[in-house]
Parts: sequence; structure tokens; C-alpha cells
Amino acid sequence: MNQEVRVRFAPSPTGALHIGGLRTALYNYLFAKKMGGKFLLRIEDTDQTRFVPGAEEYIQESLAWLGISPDESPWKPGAVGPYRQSERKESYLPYALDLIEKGHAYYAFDTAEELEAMRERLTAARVVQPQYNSITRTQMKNSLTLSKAEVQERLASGQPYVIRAKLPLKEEVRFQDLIRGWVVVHTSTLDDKVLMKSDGMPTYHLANIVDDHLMGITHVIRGEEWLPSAPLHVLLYRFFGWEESMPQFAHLPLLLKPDGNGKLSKRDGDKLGFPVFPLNWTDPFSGEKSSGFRETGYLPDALLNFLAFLGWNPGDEREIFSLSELVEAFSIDRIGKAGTKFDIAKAKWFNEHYLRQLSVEHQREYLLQDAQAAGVQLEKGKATAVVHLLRERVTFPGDFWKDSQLLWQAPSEFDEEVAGKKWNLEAKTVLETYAAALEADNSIPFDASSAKALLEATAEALEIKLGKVMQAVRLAVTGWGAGPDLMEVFAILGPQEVAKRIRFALHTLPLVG
RNA sequence: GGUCCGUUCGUCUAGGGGUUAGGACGUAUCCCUUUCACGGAUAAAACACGGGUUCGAUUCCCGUACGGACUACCA
Repeated sequence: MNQEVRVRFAPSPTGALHIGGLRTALYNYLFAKKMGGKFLLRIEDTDQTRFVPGAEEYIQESLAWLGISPDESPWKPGAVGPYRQSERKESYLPYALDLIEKGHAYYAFDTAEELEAMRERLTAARVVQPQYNSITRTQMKNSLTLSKAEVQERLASGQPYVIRAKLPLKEEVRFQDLIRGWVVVHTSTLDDKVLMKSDGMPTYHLANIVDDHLMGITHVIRGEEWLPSAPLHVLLYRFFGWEESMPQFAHLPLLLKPDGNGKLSKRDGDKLGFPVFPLNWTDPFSGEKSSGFRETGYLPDALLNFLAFLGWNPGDEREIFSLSELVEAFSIDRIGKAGTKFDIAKAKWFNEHYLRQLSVEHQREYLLQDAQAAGVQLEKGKATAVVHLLRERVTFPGDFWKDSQLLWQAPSEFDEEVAGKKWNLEAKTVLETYAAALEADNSIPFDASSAKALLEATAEALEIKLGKVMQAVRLAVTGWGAGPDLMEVFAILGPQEVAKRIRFALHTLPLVG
């Protein structure tokens, strides 16, 4: 009873790992760490037709980016490897044969056409569930209907075959799901699933049971889409005689599209206006590109925190959790049952929170890097000033550079609405005088407070209320009616640039009634 | 269609037989402020519906509706 907790994340490398898979990985990681156990990554690549180059590395890199790398994986093998099912290929057949021997599986020789014909026949006969099951198998070509000799002959001649599970006709399968409680399914609604495919590879159903058993998996934490096949898996454990060591199941609620219409899928890509993948991904076959959370500017801590709360909560009102705090607080019984709609606004809020609490130095690095990428060398002191100017208004790291463009580029156009309302004679008079003062004496120290003092003095001398013309001043210098602290902007720009911009505005903007 | 799973503010959710049904995001208003943002305050906003059980049900049970997953030699 004191065995070590071992959980696995078992994606198939068929493309970019999507965000739902990432959450599954996270919950597995959190549970493993919370229980002092191990988190394994197993690559489920039994469908060779769907293999996508680069997908494995993508999965590895995604987990590493979030800081939830597995304890055992293809790249960090433990004692129960290999961790790629294609490399365990040889190990599955004996288990399938064992099942045949025990009378829980059988050979089937039906062609795709014959299967199709069977389904059509059943559909035409208004059978509610046209499937290969305990009834229909008696009319198909398999080792249950064929003579022993004929089966041997077909096998010996190399005829393609699959091995199917032989499900009992009338039996209730029940198991306790850690999230949903007792789940009960009657075998009459289940079909004889293929266990070994004709290409010699196992299907997911066989492979995951054999591997979980061999790898000492204690808890299977996976998406709700697996719930319908869980009874089959339970049956398989029973057939193998492994029931007493069967892992516990926890089926996670699905991640839904924001409109609640179906589960969030890979195909949603960027259509919804936000990433559904952790990292950028280019499909090697179609060349189609999808954006990732990382490249969009989400910080790993923010995505982690956001993901953790999609279906789980700590039971109190705390919301900000570091990875280690999540580990500490995590428990499966606080995972909800209902599907969760994906709300990107909340993700942004988490990102803002984590981004804004970074040190100024750290934030300045973002600005410096982007500036450099744009071919601009920013002086450190100036960069620091920019960061102070913008750090309460950014959502993504790239916003430091993006939102500071008003500093590097003088406006060539002016917001018409603001101009229409605020560009008047009083404003022009103040600006005229202020620019002249700046041009006359550039020896004065020009920081935010002195720039402001001078502006206030200018307005006062003209007997004009500063508040009335402030918007126009901002408009003249930045082109817009809204933005970061204007006097700080002035300080960064310097008196000459401010004067120059004012002159341009004065010459460009016509007076309106 | 069948099987299974689900349903508390727009969203993520807390709660649980008797509560002013709590928080967060988002939205709105106000304050701060030269603007916007930040921050602060306030507000609007939910127990899907119908039956039971009960003194009492949003909470327990059963139906209905709605939503979702699955229904491949894919995972």
C-alpha cells in the first residue's frame, strides 16, 4: 500500500501538443510531485501513419518551457524503458496471444470491405449499434467461427489478421473514477475492440494497459474523452489477471471552446484569436503555421497558473500560485467535473500580473532585446526610464518596445477626434510659448518635474488653465489623446525633440472651430 | 441514433438542507490623475426546468431539457 506514486503523460506525436494536453501533463506532474512520486512521459506512437517529425521534440520542449519535465522519458530513461511504444513493439504480441489462450481474445480476418458490409447490413436492419461485438462476431471471419485448421492455415499463409478482445455478452463493468465516482457500463454496449492491428502494432487499448502495468503506473490521469473506453481497459486488466494492481483512474473535464461549442481542438489554431499551442509550430507536411503561447508573450508561470485553474481550484480564494505552491496545494478531489471554457482574458490577466511583478532589470531586458532586433541600440539609462514609464500598462514583454514607439517616432498624423475637441487658440498659444522657452534655453535640467514646472509657469503667465490645454499638448507631442505619463515622456524625449514636435504640430494642425 | 459524462453570475469557480449564495476575470460607474493605464471604491450579474423527499431545497432523489465526449485496424 506504500508503493510510490507513478503517473504518466502519454501523448502521441501527431503534431503540436495542444493546450488541453498540456493541462493533462500539468495535472499529472502536480499529482506526482505532491505525492512524492514520479512523472513519466511515454510516447504513444503506435500509429505509424500519423507520425509527424518534430512532434516528439515539440512535446519535450513544451514541458521543459513550463518547467514540468518528466522524471523518466525517452530522453531520460528510467528502469522501465523504452519510453516509446514503437520501440516496445515486440513486447505486445505475447500479451495478445496470452489473451487468446485464456479465451479473452481471438483472431479476426475480416477485410475492411467485409467490415463495411457488416455495418451497412446492421444499419439497414436498424440495429442501434452496428459494431463488431459478442453477437455479430458469430457471423464474421474469425477464430471463433472458423475451424482450428483453417485458422492455422490462414496464419501460416501470412494472411493479414487482427486480434480482437472477446467481451462478455452480459456483464456490468464498474470502476471508481477519482473525479466522477462510480462509473458503470454494461458490456452489451461495448464492442470487440481491436487489440493488435494487422501491421503488427498494438492499438492504444492494448498498449496502454500493458505498458502501464509494466511501468508500474499507479494513477491514470487523462482527458474525459477516454472515459467511454475505460470499461474496456478495466476488463483488460481483469483478463490479464492484473486487477489487484490496476491503476486508479481520474478522467479530467475537457477544455471547451470559448463559446462552449465543442472541445478545444488543434484545428482551432489561431482562428479563435489566441494560441492553442504552447510553442509556435509549423506543420512539416502542409507548412501551416500556428502560433504558440510562448512566442505570443505568455510567461511560463502565467500559463501554468492559468492552466492549473482550468478545472481545479484550491478551495480558498487564493489565485496566484507558483509551480511549487501548486504542487503543495494540488489534490485530485478538488478537480471539477464539468467542461471548462477557455477564457483568454483571464490568461492575459495572469500574464499581466506575472510580467508586472518582474524586476525593472528583467523587464528592461525585454525592451533591449526587441530594440536590438529592430536594429536600435538603446542606452541603458533611457531603457530604464522607458520601463518605468510603461511597466504598469504592459500585457506582454513585447509591449515595452511596441508601446514605446511614440518615443522613437515623432507623430506624422494626429488623432482627429482629439484635435477636433482640444486643438484651440489657447492651446496653440501655450505650446508656442513653451516651445520658444525650450528653444531659448537648453541648459536647464529637463526632467519630468522641471518640464512640468516650466509648462505650468508658461500657462500661468498666459493666464490659461493648464488642465484645459493638457490634452492638446499630449496630442502635439505624441499624436494621440491618451498614453503614458506625458512629463516622463518629455523627460525621455529631451527639450529639443519636444520643441521640434510642437513646432511640427503647430504648422500641421489647422485650427478648428 | 446509442452509451457515458456533465449543468451555480458572460467566463473560471467557492459553497452546501435554513447564507444578504462568496471570490476572481470581464463589464459599468465613481475616486485618484493632465489623458489612458495602475490603484481604490461601488454596481449590475448565477443556483437550467419539472416533480418528489423534507418543517424547509440551490444543495438529496427521479425525470425533462440543454451541452459535451465516445461510437476506427486514431490516440
